[in-house]
Amino acid sequence: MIRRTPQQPRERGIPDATVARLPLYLRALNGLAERAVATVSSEDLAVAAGVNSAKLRKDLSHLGSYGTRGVGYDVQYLIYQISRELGLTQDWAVAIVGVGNLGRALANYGGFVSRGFRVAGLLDADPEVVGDHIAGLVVEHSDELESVIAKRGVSIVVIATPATAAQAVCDRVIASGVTSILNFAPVVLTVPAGVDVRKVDLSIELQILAFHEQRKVNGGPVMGEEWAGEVS
Amino acid sequence: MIRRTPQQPRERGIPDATVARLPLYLRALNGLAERAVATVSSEDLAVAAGVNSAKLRKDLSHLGSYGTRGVGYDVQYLIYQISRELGLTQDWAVAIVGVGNLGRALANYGGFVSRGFRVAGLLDADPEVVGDHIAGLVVEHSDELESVIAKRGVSIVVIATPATAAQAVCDRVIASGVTSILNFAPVVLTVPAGVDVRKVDLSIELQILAFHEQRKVNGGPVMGEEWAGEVS
DNA sequence: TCGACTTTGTGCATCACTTCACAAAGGCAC
DNA sequence: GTGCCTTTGTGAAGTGATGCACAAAGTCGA
Ligand SMILES: NC(=O)c1ccc[n+]([C@@H]2O[C@H](COP(=O)([O-])OP(=O)(O)OC[C@H]3O[C@@H](n4cnc5c(N)ncnc54)[C@H](O)[C@@H]3O)[C@@H](O)[C@H]2O)c1
Ligand SMILES: NC(=O)c1ccc[n+]([C@@H]2O[C@H](COP(=O)([O-])OP(=O)(O)OC[C@H]3O[C@@H](n4cnc5c(N)ncnc54)[C@H](O)[C@@H]3O)[C@@H](O)[C@H]2O)c1
Repeated sequence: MIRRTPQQPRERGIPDATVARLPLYLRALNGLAERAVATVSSEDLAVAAGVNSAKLRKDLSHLGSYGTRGVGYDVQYLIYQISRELGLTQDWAVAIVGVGNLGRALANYGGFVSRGFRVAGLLDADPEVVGDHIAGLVVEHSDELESVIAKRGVSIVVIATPATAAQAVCDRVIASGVTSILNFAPVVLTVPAGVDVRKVDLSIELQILAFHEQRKVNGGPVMGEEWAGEVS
Repeated sequence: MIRRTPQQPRERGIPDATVARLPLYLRALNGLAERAVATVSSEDLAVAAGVNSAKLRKDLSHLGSYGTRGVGYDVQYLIYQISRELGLTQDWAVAIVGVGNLGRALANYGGFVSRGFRVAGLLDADPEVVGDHIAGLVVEHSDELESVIAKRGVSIVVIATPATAAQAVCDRVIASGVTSILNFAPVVLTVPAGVDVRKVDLSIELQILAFHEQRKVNGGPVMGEEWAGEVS
């Protein structure tokens, strides 16, 4: 995406791999804070987050020098620094498009609100669903998509529609100025540069598990007849 | 996990990054097959799957030499080969533990069954929930976990319980011989070697989006007062 | 005040994955 | 057949992430 000149060594740039782990550290730190732990070593925090301690230290070093040698990291302070880096000190208005099985589960989920994400809109195309009250919100018709995004200052959209509708919804959302999308529909969304799409595909996760499971059982795919069939 | 001697160049081993993309190719191929496309070039398939064509070719080369130079890949044949490699030619019994908002959405989701994954058990600890009929199944009490796994030949377990219950469920599941787990609870599960855990954490995905979103708006986290506070 | 001890932050070697670029393979037209 | 044209499969170079290992920094007890 964002290309930078090889000159400046990535001004305040944090590697993607690191960014993806920061929320993990944050979760572990919150766990420690609840147990009233004041400081933590990279070793202990690494164990709690399920990573290597050298990796943890290198990740944190990208944010700045927030540790104290001989002691470790101040839990509260580190929570604050990571939250700030991730942009969790402000809160983000999220809209969910597609209020079916999955959309409802997401809307009812408390884990988002607790992290500065506020569900500010629920939209669906089905007149049966429009008007339903879910998690204190009323489902609106997806015709209102643009106005809901504008009026409520939505900056992140979650797409939980069927795959066939996802690209169209995506296009409209981007036209409304949104540049951050979380997609649950099993399709590759085409978006212009500058728009971030992250996808969650449960089916893919299961398929990866199946791959490894098969290896454990067989030592490989369908043994015996492998390579047998020419393509005719 | 599985360490191999540097001698043998990874006997039939497929890089993890490749395995993670195979389901993507499979989905793209199924789309082509529905539109009755007989053959496809690496270039076209790469576009459909949203990847670089060189990467696609290298990925497929790990499975074998299934293309025809000057022509491309036979769609049906490639679908078969990838399915076989992923272990989707057999079907897998899946149990879902924790039938709350998310567990229900998963149970009702048709996208699993279509890929050789059969939901063979729904388990919950709440007596209110036990006995409910969902997607043609009756929710059973989680006390029955071990016997359900054994009787129905469950090889993949989905954990959709609250975070606090996840590790305990995980331990019991592993004790029953399951070695493939898909975890939705926001905790790091501790498992013995040989057990595969994949996790899906929606909250993490949103946090990563927020990070990038913040960069777009500000060019960085909370400008102005940054680095201001010493840790006291 | 000092010295022993702990733990960070990072240079460096290594590993894994990506991308380029092209020779070899094969189809197809004539 | 023969030769052109397309597309694969893959060496090799490039990029980024990982993990080791250790010097530097800081704490704390005596
Ligand atoms: N439920 C799951 O566990 C699960 C798992 C993996 C992937 N998914 C994917 O998530 C998506 C949603 O799944 P689901 O089970 O909730 O499906 P669902 O059919 O229950 O819900 C989809 C909802 O989207 C609405 N919709 C359709 N077109 C729309 C449009 N243009 N604008 C706004 N809303 C629209 C429908 O009215 C419906 O309410 C699907 O793409 C599915 O493949 C779901
Ligand atoms: N709903 C979402 O969109 C969402 C999003 C991200 C993460 N999650 C995570 O997924 C998990 C489930 O979320 P949810 O919204 O469905 O929660 P939920 O509270 O609606 O459902 C949890 C279910 O698990 C059952 N349960 C509790 N302890 C159990 C045990 N020991 N054995 C079996 N069942 C048990 C409860 O009875 C309940 O039915 C949570 O860990 C949550 O953090 C959910």
